[in-house]
Amino acid sequence: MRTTALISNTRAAHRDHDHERCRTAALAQARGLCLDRRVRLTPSREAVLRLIWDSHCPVGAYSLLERLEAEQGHRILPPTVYRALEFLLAQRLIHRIPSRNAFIGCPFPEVPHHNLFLLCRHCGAVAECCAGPLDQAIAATAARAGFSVTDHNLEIEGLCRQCQ
Amino acid sequence: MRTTALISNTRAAHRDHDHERCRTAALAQARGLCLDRRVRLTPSREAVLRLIWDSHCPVGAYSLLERLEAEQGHRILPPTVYRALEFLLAQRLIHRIPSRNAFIGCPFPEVPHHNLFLLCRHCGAVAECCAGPLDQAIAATAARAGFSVTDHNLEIEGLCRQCQ
DNA sequence: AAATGAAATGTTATCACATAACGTTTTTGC
DNA sequence: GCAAAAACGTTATGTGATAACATTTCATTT
Repeated sequence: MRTTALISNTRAAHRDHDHERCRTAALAQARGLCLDRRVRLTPSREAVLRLIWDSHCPVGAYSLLERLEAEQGHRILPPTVYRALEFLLAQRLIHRIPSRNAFIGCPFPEVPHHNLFLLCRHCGAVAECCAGPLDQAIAATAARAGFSVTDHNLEIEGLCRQCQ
Repeated sequence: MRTTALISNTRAAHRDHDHERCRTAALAQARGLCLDRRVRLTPSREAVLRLIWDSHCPVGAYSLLERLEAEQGHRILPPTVYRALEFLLAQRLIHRIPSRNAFIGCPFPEVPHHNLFLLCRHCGAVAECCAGPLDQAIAATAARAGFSVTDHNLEIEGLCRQCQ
């Protein structure tokens, strides 16, 4: 039996792994992507992205702010952080997780997709999936209610493989 | 071809209808449900629920606060509103929509279900669905990532039937 | 009906998240 | 080099939510 396509970073997010590779890869991909798109991954934007990729747990704007201050040794103000976040969101390098008021790195910034997160209640790590068939099932369900979908956000809560 | 079960209030939320009936029914059901459960639907709790059922659009806590003040003619403070909301959430008479920081009445308070909302970008009305098969598809997708689901929140954005 | 404990509400203060508005600096294209 | 655009700094404020503690109301027992 052939299973349908499911792109996911759960093997990294929800398992032991060499996280430094995750971060390095994400940053390298971000740099390339910004070059291609002729947009500027400035030092402060890259610093925020790097901090977000410190882990697979979503991180709040004010937490980023504090870490930036610690790193740079001077006061940082909220708009600085939010502007970087705004840029990274626009480039789809990160996502905002509404239920957490927090941000997480996107592992597939070049693949257009809707939001689908697996949030572990125990360890806090969040994995992301691209599940075309599920997107279709969602669109089909909406269509039965006469609703045309432009976007969706699905947050699945539970326990990851390691925390079960 | 037989379609699978889909409980939804989209016919009310996303069509012209006699909304007074929606509200009356929701309040009557809430009263009965609280009687059954031996919990108290106090005047302030009922007032908040009634205000939430003023429409099918999600409403923020501070908007409720202002409307309560207008209604009761005296100052209301945030904890008053949040306590009522907390109670209504616990009884599953309302839901919180994370992406909106706002609350909406639940049309099926007695049916256990996960959150599945259809948010219209044009008119702002939100319909809710209970879609067992979709819940299963979500659980199955999560399972393929080794993830066990305890809850989920799905917010579908787009255009409702009337706004297309 | 008074006593009691639990539940609900009132009140003060503060925390957490996010953005508007405007000035300055840096970068980029000409 | 120059002008326009983009990015960044700074001040102030808007918006959503809760901690902590005092007081009142309610239900139950006696």
